Amino acid sequence: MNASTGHDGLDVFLRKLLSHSPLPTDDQAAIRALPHSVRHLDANNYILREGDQSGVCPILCSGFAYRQKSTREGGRQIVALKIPGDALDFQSMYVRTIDHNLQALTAVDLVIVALGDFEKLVGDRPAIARAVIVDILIEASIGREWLLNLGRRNALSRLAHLLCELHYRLLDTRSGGLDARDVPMTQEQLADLLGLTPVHINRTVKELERRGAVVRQGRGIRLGDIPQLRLLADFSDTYLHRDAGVP
Amino acid sequence: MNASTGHDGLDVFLRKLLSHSPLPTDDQAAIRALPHSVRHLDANNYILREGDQSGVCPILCSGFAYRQKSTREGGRQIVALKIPGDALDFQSMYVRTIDHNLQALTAVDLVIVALGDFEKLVGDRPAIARAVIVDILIEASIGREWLLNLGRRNALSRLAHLLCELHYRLLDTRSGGLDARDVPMTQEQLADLLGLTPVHINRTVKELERRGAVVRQGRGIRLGDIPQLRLLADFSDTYLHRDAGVP
DNA sequence: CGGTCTCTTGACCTCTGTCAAGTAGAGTGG
DNA sequence: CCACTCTACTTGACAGAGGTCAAGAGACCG
Repeated sequence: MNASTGHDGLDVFLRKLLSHSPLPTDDQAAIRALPHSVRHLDANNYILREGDQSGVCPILCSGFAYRQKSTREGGRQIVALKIPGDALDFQSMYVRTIDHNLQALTAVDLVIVALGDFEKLVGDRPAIARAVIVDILIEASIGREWLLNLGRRNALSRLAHLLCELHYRLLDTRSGGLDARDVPMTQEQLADLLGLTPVHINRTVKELERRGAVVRQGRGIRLGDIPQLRLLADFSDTYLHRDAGVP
Repeated sequence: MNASTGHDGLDVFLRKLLSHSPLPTDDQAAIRALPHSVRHLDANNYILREGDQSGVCPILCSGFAYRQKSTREGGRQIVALKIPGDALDFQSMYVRTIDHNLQALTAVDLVIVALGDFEKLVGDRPAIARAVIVDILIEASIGREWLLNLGRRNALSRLAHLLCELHYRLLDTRSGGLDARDVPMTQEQLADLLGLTPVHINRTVKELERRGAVVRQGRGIRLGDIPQLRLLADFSDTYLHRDAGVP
């Protein structure tokens, strides 16, 4: 446990909250002052497991992570994607057991806050409590859009939609959009995100490239023609609530 | 606006909250005393529309409702199913615009509470505030299970899973399980729930009947062999958090 | 008892999955 | 800098779950 040094992972988290909820400066200071430890994990490691009862609130300060569930037969589905600045488990403050697995997608740096400290923060500061709820609600809204994606869009639109979403979400924390960097997932992970198979993802990426929506070099995928991508995706960002909190 | 008469829709709502969160008796009384009006809607009517800014918190006291989104091409996906006792829009207390449509599945009776009254209730009573968050989190957990359902299960399992879920959720508010009554959806609505077509739903219902998991007479569908249904569904109720709130 | 909405059914089609073999990056060690 | 290895990506042939179309049969309602 080290006290805040001023410029660390909690800053990204604060920026994320501020992107949808205004906070008074003393609340902001309280967040920065949160006692915490730092942990690094390599890609594919588990952060939390289904059935656990967690005592900590991990915050993702660099890298990507995802929530994942599987069927008895081994079918694996990624049910949420977390980006830098996202808190990974507000849920454990309110509900006893964790209902999904949380895994590192890439190598990640986590800030670990004790659940008790976080509960105190939220209990003492209504504006932060509200920001936390807004955060939870936005994640739920994204989940609903994903349901539409899985239920009613074909492979091409699904993939295009995911790439659009990731792009705009990354813009929100000023981590920069997705157009400037490679898509962080392997084709197998894309398959798990979109309810498809790796083979079909491969065909679909190729088709996106053929249409100019995406550019590839080596294993990397990068965004190409974004308006085209949005069109293919039937994408509108209202579900991300980038306007967000009620005043 | 009539004051509570003691036995009305707010009782079902209270029962629903108590099913996952204990509440002190004065909080319970405060919920029962909430000023409200009552509204009846026929099947298929809209309750809230995407893009609206709502000023009310409708509570479903009888009948069924659902949240729904569509693609530009007209593909329709039901993204949440609400049962008697469910509050339909906590979200508008925290976020400006509604990101989906809310529609009556069957004829419904609603209790309408002004958003301001509800905000005051939640602001004054921490145990209720917590119960509301737990409710939001459980809906989110159900959404994640639905993502797994759409992404990784075939038509037969998907349908079986939905029926199981509905059964156990109905048990929670003591409205009785689903085994005692007909499934409230048409085959077209089942298709919209499961990301399938009505024709394929028809084939799938027939197959469930052949296996004894379901019984039909006329247009009605009723649960048959529930253990068999659970097996086909790969169903486990942990995601419903029926143990629920942290003590 | 006529009208309308659901449900059924069959024939055919297509998107995505499966299998299996081959290729090429990216990292490692010499 | 090169060989080696592991993993991820590719590709083609084939299979199958689920979609589409269209017509007909049952329910339920006034």
